[in-house]
Amino acid sequence: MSQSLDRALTLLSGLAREPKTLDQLAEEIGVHKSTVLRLLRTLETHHFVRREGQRYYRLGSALFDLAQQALEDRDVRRTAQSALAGLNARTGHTVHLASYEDGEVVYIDKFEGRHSVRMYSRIGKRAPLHCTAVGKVLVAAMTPEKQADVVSRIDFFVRTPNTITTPEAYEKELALVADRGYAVDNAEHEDFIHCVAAPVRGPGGVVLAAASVSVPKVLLDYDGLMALVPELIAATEEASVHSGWTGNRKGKLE
Amino acid sequence: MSQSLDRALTLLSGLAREPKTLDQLAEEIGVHKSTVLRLLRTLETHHFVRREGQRYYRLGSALFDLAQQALEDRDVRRTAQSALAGLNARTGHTVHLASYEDGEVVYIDKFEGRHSVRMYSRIGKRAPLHCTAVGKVLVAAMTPEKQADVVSRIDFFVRTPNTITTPEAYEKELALVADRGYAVDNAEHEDFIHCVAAPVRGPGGVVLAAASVSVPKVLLDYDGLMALVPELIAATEEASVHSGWTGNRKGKLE
DNA sequence: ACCTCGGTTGCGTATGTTGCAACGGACGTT
DNA sequence: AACGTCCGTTGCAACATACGCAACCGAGGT
Repeated sequence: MSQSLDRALTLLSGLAREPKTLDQLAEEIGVHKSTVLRLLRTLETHHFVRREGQRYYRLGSALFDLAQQALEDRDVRRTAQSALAGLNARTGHTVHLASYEDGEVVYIDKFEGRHSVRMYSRIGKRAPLHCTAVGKVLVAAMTPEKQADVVSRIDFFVRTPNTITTPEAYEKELALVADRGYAVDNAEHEDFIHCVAAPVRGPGGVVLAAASVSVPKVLLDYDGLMALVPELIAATEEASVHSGWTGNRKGKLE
Repeated sequence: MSQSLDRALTLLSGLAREPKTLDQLAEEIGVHKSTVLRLLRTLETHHFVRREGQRYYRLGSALFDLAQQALEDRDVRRTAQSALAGLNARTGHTVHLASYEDGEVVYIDKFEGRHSVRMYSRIGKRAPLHCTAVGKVLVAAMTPEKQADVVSRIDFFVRTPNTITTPEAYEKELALVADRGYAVDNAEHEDFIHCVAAPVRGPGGVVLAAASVSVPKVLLDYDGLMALVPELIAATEEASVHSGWTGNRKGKLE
């Protein structure tokens, strides 16, 4: 582990929220300001941060640049785009595309809902596997060994009264998801929001990502949410075809 | 300057192009692979890189995350969005939104053209000030002192036969831009592409960013490009209003 | 079963990084 | 105008840290 690098990366996260001054940053990571200055200078020459005026530092353009390239890497994003945009347009609800990364879910695309009540999320944001619909879809699609390994590492912390809190209950849920071909998050992550998610497949049927529709409960009750499932499935199948999926239409995972 | 940080950031840029192995990376920055391993591990714990399989490293999701937040910072992006999307839809050409950063132009948003011949660019990409339409607009809008300082630092390297190569010619061009309220890049950056750009203003008339339309010469000759100017101006004025501009309609800069 | 290729580990050393303290410029105040 | 404060900046010496080395290990391929 590299200490200075570690500190520098922590600085970047700190700057994400808002521009800060040297001293603020120094205090935040508990080191002398001259140390921070040197780190910032290096970050600056690589355009990871930029100075605003003469006293504030904020994130720089290298971030956009790298992120954009990293996103382009993920082909699903491009191939699924039109199908998900359509789903978003038809339902008016927020649509997410997410993939599995290292014990968590990462949102790789988002289509904002049209309603005033919106859920807070963002491309690049991470979320837990055990209380999100996309998480369930992604884990359900893994091979049994991988799945067992991943599940064993999950911390089943409680987010809402509905959150699944035991590996046993989760595995039962996964079986259900695999069987039905879609997953539900019944306000298990956020109290006021529920979601449905389904897999986006690529060549050979492998699951590349999961797409979800998220709806505030005040807008649609549980039955209303379930009524969206056919539309969701239609969209994810369309996205799958664009992503190279040539399989049949039976909904099962694996 | 922090050596390890510097190396780590260089690694990230190296990974942007494509996933690489430890040895490749080590060779690229000329250090021992164990050093690279340690840096990567630190980057990994911060989600700046992720491992693909057991041998490839690629960029991680923290980049998306930070980049997204950094972009949200730039309010112009949000406020100008609809006007520029409209411009893009009406003309079918590529539209860019760019701001000045540290002696260069940075693209902060992009709307892809509908034609098969496209220009290569990307959000986060940087471009020179002296041979782009957006660069001219941004520099022309600076205060005389700042402008003089910035111009004095420009390296007028040649990109095409049309590239402006002297400070004198550039300053003359800037005066013209300020007077007309828009700038032209007559294939000064890329041989086959020409652009027009105009400022997006905020409260008090300050120039927040510049928007441009880029067109391959095979699609539209110079006169055709100039015919787009009114539409461009209409769009940037709409974007300006959304960004808090309350000024009048006279086109002059400053 | 061997070989190669790439990732991983432990260790001693030199080097890079750190904290300190003093400096200097920009503002704001009296 | 002169003073005081607030920050960013610099040079230096001490030390911790990150470095390269070399040996190890595990997976694939022949």
